[in-house]
Amino acid sequence: MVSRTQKQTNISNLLDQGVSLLTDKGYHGSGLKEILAAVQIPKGSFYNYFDSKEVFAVEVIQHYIEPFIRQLEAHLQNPDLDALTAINQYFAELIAALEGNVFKGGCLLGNLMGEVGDSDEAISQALRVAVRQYRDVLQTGLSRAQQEGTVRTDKSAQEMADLLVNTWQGVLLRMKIEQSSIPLKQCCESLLGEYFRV
Amino acid sequence: MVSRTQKQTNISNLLDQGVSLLTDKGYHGSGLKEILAAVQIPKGSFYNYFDSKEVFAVEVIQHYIEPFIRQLEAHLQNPDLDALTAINQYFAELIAALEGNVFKGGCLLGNLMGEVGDSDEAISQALRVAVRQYRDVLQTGLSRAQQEGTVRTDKSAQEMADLLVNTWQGVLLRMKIEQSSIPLKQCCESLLGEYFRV
DNA sequence: ATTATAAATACGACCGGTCATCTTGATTTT
DNA sequence: AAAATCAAGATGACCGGTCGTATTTATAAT
Repeated sequence: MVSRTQKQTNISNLLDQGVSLLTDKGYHGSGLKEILAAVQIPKGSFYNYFDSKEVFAVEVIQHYIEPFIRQLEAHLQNPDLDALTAINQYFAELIAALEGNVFKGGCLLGNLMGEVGDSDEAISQALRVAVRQYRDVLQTGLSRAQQEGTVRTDKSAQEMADLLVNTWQGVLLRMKIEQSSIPLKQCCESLLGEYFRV
Repeated sequence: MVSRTQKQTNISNLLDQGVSLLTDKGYHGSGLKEILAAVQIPKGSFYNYFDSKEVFAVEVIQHYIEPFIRQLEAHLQNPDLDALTAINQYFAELIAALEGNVFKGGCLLGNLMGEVGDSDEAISQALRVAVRQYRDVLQTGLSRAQQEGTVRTDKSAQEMADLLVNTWQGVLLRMKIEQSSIPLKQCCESLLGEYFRV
């Protein structure tokens, strides 16, 4: 037997490859053929696993955001760190990863928001869900930072989390064309290091 | 005679249509056929005017940003307004326009940065030039606002202009999936209304 | 001024290749 | 044996781009 979970393995590989290809080349720029060739899966199998490219993209989006949320939560659950320090460390890791990736790709969510965020309803909804999930985790962290007295309390944690998420998306775009991490660092320093502080 | 400047008219129409189509459907999502059909121009003519779709996109980018720069400069040159008020009014107009457009499209620069900003060198360069031109105008305005005493001077005008441009790109993405102008307004209130102020 | 020549532009049929999707037959599972 | 699952190729629409040619405009020669 080829293992009872071959299907699950295939799907998992497709989603992994989908994340990296969709991030790099966008929705319309990524062909099924290329994705399938990378994972060595026949075209027919793909349409057994997913109803369409659109549905595939939706699942790729969910698959994409989970590790980021887990990583951020891991920092926030570190008992040695106050919440603001945890968030700062998390973003420092993101920046290091992007530098290691020579500023290629950026964020799948941001890229797809720009490309099809207002033209494909299913993808738009998946993006909305993912962004809000991510925002909620940041909001929880900022809220704790407020209780810990490191972050101002005259602005709501949600408003700050939204601004941070949105600005982060913007600086990721800027990073791509400047091939530089300076925008990323300025974002963190300005918001986390100054504007949000008490 | 069909007018001696038919070629110029055609090119101008193509660029106008290119702005709206590329903004709405992205680079890979916009087909030449659709652009040509909209302006009633044969494909052969297109390739007389432009060497390639890529070159066309580069010219579309330059064509796109000019009105925004002129509009912002017009506000800044209004002798009745201090610079910060002029910038605020400019963004208020942008928000009104986006609301009137039911949050469709967003910014061509941001959309293309995400889609091909790290994969197409010619387009990337055109985007870099356009974004910096735009940033420079904002920087000039913020610099005057510093002299006028309405904006803090412990941060450089360029750094603030960059943060504003980048955050604006991010909130435009968020706007698209939330179908709401709230992110836009929060961006202006937070940065122009609070963080940048003395 | 008129003609001859050249250069530029207009035009759409057409190219190879790629797209997302469907159909069909093989294989596996029950 | 029946049903579900899967693999592989077929399908036609569409992609960006090229081609030869028709037409117009500009230049040169008489």
